[in-house]
Amino acid sequence: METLDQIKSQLSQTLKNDLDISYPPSPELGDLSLALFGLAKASGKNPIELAQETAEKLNKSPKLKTAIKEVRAVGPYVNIFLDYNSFTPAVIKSIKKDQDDYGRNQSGKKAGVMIEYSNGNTHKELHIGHLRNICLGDTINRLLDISGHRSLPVSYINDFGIHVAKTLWYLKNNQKEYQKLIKSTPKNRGYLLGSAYKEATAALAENETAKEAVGKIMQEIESQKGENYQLWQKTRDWSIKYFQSVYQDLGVKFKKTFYESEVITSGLKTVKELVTKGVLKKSEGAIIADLEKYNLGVLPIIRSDGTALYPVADLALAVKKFRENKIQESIYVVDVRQSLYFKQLFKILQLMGYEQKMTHLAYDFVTLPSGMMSSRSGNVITYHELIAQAKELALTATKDKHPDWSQKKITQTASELAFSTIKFEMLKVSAQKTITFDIKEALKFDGYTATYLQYTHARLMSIGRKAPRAKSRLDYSQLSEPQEKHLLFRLAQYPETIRHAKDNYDPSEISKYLFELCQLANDYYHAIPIIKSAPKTRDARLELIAATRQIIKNGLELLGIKAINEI
RNA sequence: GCGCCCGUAGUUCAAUGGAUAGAACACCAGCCUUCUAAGCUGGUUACGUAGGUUCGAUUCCUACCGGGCGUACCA
Repeated sequence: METLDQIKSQLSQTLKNDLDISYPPSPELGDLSLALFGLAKASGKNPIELAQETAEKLNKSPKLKTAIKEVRAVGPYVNIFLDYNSFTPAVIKSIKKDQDDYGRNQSGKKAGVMIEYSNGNTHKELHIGHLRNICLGDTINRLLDISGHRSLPVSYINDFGIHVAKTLWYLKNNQKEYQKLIKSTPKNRGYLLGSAYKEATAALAENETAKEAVGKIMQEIESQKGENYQLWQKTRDWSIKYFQSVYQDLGVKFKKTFYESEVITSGLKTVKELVTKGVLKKSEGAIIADLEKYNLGVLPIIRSDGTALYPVADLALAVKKFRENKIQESIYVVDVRQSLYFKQLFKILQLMGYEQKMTHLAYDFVTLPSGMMSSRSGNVITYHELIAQAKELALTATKDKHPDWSQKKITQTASELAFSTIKFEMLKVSAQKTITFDIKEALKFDGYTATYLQYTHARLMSIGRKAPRAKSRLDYSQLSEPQEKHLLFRLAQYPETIRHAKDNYDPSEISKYLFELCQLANDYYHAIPIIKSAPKTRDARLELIAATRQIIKNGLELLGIKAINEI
């Protein structure tokens, strides 16, 4: 009784080489296949003859006798048919044994990995770009964890930039707006503050003289005293609370949160030291990192007027991360626009002597059909409005479908469905591709969507609830329909799917896998009766259904999506 | 100018260098006295261009065309 991984490793051992074991294009050809072109060339043999020899060898191997039913040479390919008498129980039993923990492995060997994501700016709104960042970071974190790493998810909040001073300037000059904020609920203040920032940039664009006032506010915040400093503390807190409520809604948990305001002082100190050491230097009145000889250009660190640029905080933060935590890798989930910046930052850190692995996990942006998002032009979908729309649509659909449900159940289900939908939209496209976000398309509930997966899960749950308890001794040989074999084989591929997704930092592989699994499950559901089949067959089918349900649940969990039992 | 990413069906996306390039949406035609029709079945349509490497290229390399991003004081 071997699982897929075990069978593959046995094949490699028997053949004594690292042949790529792949899957034939159609299941009628077999379960596994080997292409022998490469090997044939290396040994100077004809691939067709070599395929025949290999097939013969595998057919004779006593080690593979229980796992493999038949091996056929088809032209230059060797196609392998597994023996489902042993394969089926192996797969189902391993899923049944580990349940919610199925898929967990120790490949990470407890190596510490810090992953920084989310990275909101206080006083600004969260938009769908941030949502992609959070969903991606959260899933990678879950993948690190399930792969046996000691993962350390952290967020870094920029509470200190010029955007803060601008917002404060606006509030001071618009008491009405300020009072509106004071009076609103804690949960709403955060995004209302973001709208204030939008207003502020608009107002400042037409007001040249105000720039000086903004600069003064900035200085006052830095000096840590005075009226504006207090206003900063208060409004900063609104944003932070807002972020926390968003994380809670999304089910995202951080082990630590860093703030720019907390690292900036030590950053300035670090910069001074680095200038002395010659890692950084003065140029044209500014302090820069000259990385020309590494082909990485120049990175400005401190402006010629003496004020700090972004890298100051980032350097200090990196130092803090390495000093305070035993980590072997530090991952930054930040959009692709900052690829050069991170190469520069990592090079400086290397020059400072840090040897840990540093990874910039870059993802492409979320754009709208009308073009790039830009908060200045108002061409942006905020997190707040996206969730509101998703919830509303889900509520209507759920109400229509289940008029008999209680209000509470409808609201609860609709909310879960709404979060599933938007998260899945963020995670079904590979990270290096732009997401063209069409809100109407994205909030649909059919096709390649989270709802399809949830619906499939709910259907299978429903069968489980209605089915009588198994009485007979389980006989897996009852699962002989082609649909059953296809479904089972797909279940067996779950471990390698999550391994692959983790290695490539690519959640979309899991999304795709789950969708295809659900297609097979629905296909099965329609073609084969479960509950009404003969008891012995029924009991075996119910086992397959239960295993499928478990994998859907576990896969969704990795995407940060809670499987719904009834929709 | 230089660097990075992307060009696949009307649209949005898939495809470890391998067998007949797959889905979803949209459109058309069917399927509920059977386990949730938010489902299933069937139908139409595609690798930007030109070379090269290879037994074999959507995949690797080069050039070009088209789109996006970055490139010293934004973050």
